[in-house]
Amino acid sequence: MMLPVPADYVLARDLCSYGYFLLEPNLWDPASCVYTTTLDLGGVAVTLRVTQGARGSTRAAREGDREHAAGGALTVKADRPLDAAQRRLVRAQLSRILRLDESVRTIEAFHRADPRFAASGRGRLMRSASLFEDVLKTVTSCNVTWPSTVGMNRKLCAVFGRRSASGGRAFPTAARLAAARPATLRARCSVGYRDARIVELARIFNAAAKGRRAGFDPAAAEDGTLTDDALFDALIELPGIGPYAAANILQLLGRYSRLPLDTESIRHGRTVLGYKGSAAQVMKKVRRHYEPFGEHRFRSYWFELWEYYESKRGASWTWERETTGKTFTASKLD
DNA sequence: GGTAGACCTGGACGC
DNA sequence: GCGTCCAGGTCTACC
Repeated sequence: MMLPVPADYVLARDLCSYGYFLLEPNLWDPASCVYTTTLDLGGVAVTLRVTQGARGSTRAAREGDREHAAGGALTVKADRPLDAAQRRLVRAQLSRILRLDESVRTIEAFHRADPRFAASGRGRLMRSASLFEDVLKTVTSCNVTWPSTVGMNRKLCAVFGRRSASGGRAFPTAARLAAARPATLRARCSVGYRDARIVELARIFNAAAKGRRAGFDPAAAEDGTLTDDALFDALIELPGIGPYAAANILQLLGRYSRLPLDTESIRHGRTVLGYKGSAAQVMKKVRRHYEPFGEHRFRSYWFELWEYYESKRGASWTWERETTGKTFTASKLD
């Protein structure tokens, strides 16, 4: 099937814009510029192969040539025949992952606030097929080094993910993890002390999907009716979600006003921004540094960080999941 | 309201 | 091959 995209959309640039593109079930192949993922459509899993036309080439993206890089509609090939309802689900989930809801106008608004990224056209941040997956990917990235995050997501898919016709594994649904035993998660997915928190999160999302009140409303979190502050307060009540994780989930929901600051931010403050002092002092200065970008401050922060990674490891679309993709953050950079 | 210590895993390192 | 140390955000108990 064909999937229409905003006029400025570049698959290589806009998919390889956030670390989750390196986590299963996602796979970006730098050699062929093919994005492969497996989605759970409820009862059946499908592995998809997503490509963009020649105009959306990595070469044009690499050279920051926006006019020629914008490559038109995506071609999506599934590993099994899909009925109309399944095709709608595929479109919805892919649109969420690729941020196709971010129009040219919203990206231009970011570039007006921070013109440094107008030439490259950066503005969209890749995310997951569902809010539940985004929450779990955030939880599995807390208090661990990146290779452990990669491992946990691989094992979660392998153990609990539905299998597609071609052997791909989707990310596990809330229903599947809600029924899991914490001890199994710990033993087979190496999630450590996150085991009970993950099951609890799954039960909350699963209950909400079945229309039961669960203290957190994923639909309200997605529909844009809550203020950023109200959404943050709701997220931080979830098990395993602290200030960093809540702020990160906010950006995954398209709210860029808060900064998920962590040890990586302190490194960035010292190494790139040249700040000195204790960790708390550097953190405060980093926060102040991004104040002028207002409601866009996360994107300014993130793409600054991302450019630093690319200066060390090459353009992100050239990273392979099993090699460069495991070494691109924090202490691994030097 | 602020802070110390426990929670786990995997990688690096020394022997 | 084994033991030790370290990185990493959240949670709880305590002051």
